[in-house]
Amino acid sequence: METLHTGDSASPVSGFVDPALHLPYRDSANEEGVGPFPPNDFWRNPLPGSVMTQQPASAPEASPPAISKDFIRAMVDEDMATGKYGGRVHTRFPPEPNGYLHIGHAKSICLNFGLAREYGGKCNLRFDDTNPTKEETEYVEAIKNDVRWLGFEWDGPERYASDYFGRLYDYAEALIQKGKAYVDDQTADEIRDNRGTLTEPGRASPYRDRSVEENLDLFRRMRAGEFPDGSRVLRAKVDMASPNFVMRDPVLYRIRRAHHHRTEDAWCIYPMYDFAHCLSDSIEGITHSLCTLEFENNREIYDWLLIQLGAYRPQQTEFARLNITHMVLSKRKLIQLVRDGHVRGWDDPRMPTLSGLRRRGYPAAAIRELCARVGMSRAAGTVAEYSLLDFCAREALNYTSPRVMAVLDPVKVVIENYPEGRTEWFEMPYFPEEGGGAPESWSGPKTRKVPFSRELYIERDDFRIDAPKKFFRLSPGREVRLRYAYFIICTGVVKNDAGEITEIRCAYDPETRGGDAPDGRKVKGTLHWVSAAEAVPVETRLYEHMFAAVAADTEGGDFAAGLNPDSLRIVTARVEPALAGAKAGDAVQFERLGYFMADEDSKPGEPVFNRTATLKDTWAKVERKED
RNA sequence: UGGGGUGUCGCCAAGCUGGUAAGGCAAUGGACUCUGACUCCAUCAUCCGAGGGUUCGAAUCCUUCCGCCCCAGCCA
Repeated sequence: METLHTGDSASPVSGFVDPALHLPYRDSANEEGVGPFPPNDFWRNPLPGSVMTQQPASAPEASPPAISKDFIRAMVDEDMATGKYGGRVHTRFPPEPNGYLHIGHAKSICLNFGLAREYGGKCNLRFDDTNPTKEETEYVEAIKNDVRWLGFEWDGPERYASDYFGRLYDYAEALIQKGKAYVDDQTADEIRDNRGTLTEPGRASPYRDRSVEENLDLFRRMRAGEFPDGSRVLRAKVDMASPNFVMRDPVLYRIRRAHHHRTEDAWCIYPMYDFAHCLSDSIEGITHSLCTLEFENNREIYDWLLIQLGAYRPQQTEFARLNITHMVLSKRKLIQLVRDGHVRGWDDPRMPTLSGLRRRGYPAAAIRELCARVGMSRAAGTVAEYSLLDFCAREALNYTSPRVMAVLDPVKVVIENYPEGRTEWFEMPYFPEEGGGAPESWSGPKTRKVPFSRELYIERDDFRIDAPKKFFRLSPGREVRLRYAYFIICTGVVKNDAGEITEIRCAYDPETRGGDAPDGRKVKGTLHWVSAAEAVPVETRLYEHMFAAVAADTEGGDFAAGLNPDSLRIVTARVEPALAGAKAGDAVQFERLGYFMADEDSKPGEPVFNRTATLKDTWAKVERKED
């Protein structure tokens, strides 16, 4: 039995061309004329077992759907049945371009774009850019990129609230004409002091009863830049005694001489959210304006303004935002993590941002699946478990990831009865047949060659001198299989002066070549391994949660104290030669270890891997119980 | 304290026109296994925040109470 193949026949991993795997790194998904959804998209080809496959089929005679509709879809059904909006569904995703999108936004994206898809409607992407001091073009581009990565495309060009500044201004004058808005000269402090408390009504501003003419004149002069910043505001004239604070004459416009990322210096007055949002929805002909629960109190002014102005009125509906254990989703805290250097940036693989999750290796399909499985409700403050995200990731990755071998924590194995200097090259499948073989999206090679020799590395965890009965791995006198190679039996160990194991001595059974014994004997354990001489050392980044299950309340600002110091662990893994050619974005399963994706820090021939998720580890549980 | 919401298995979540508690995750037991992975099978709320009431019958109706979330930015 001599060397079967030469080293140069080892297949490089350059065949990793699954478009889904590369999506994050190629902006081509939406430029190939494939329409709004990337090829092999989850929404067209849901994963087997996906909850999305359980959505009601178009054929209504089928048995009832396994998954009941959430309250929003039930409402839309009702509206479609009654023709409330002429049978239209038109939603919008309205981020403020003041930061990066995170997994919480994904829920809203999936809801708004998903609804439009399901009902044959439309969904706009609109940037809510009414506060020039916080918004930047950089975020606009990042948000567009993230939405597309998630697998959605908006209808028409992206919109901006700032596109409507002119019309919004006209609406404001109209409101003044109707006697429903006035210019208030009070200071911000005075306005606050006069707003009242939970139990006391507010007090009317001394300027509340100005004439329409005076208000119009003042408002026009506000726009013309005659008054300093903060000196006056336009307020709706609603009800200073309303139990809902939002209705106590909310500010509609403020004077703010700031450079706007789009309108630049054309305006010195800017509309507030309550004024701009309802009217932007109205202008765009939105039917269902979906937002998170904290805007519940704002629905009253949303409706009030549109009614006063006689404008088309969408239906605002609120839903609970997404929370996940071990994750922090508040913008303030995320900024702090970046600013204080606890992470490498907004796209650090530990960040809950879409760019971070993407870089970590979570497929967009997994994020969508998570949102679908979490569902919609109005129960605030509920927190989904991280394990569900991991489950969704494994579900998607299991289907698409080629299997390879890598050792994260190596210990040397010497096979005493194996000839020195000999190297065998075993051909191994990237997608074992038992697992269903390669997915259709896979266009790379089906196999690669892996070298085997006298000196190997196995995982340190896979060896025990004193092994409990349930330990199915290598220990003195016990036989195990080296995956696709040979059975070996441990004959001894070599220790250093400190008592650490430096070498495991073994004997192999040549009859078991390929991994099966002709005499039919079985082994309980199969180990992954790598040939010591040919293995390639590569930087591998192992991630753990940054926070305890529920991130401590951080209003004191010291939440950084609770950070897991081991959230990033960098190790030098020994990987099979074929993996040396991995390029950024290539996603694989290291057998028995987990799913990994080559990071964008990878260089030719020098990949860097991020661990996306571990495999489930039943042994770890067994072991814990035995302790 | 005023108003608006909300409370169903460890987690998410159906149920909401009263008829005797879906599903998923997690967990547990087992089968299978050249990944202790995947897959498969089984188990997992006599009870729906609590107390009253209506009813032959209530998680679903009425009532009282309790918990939690949001609102007093010229943020969104």
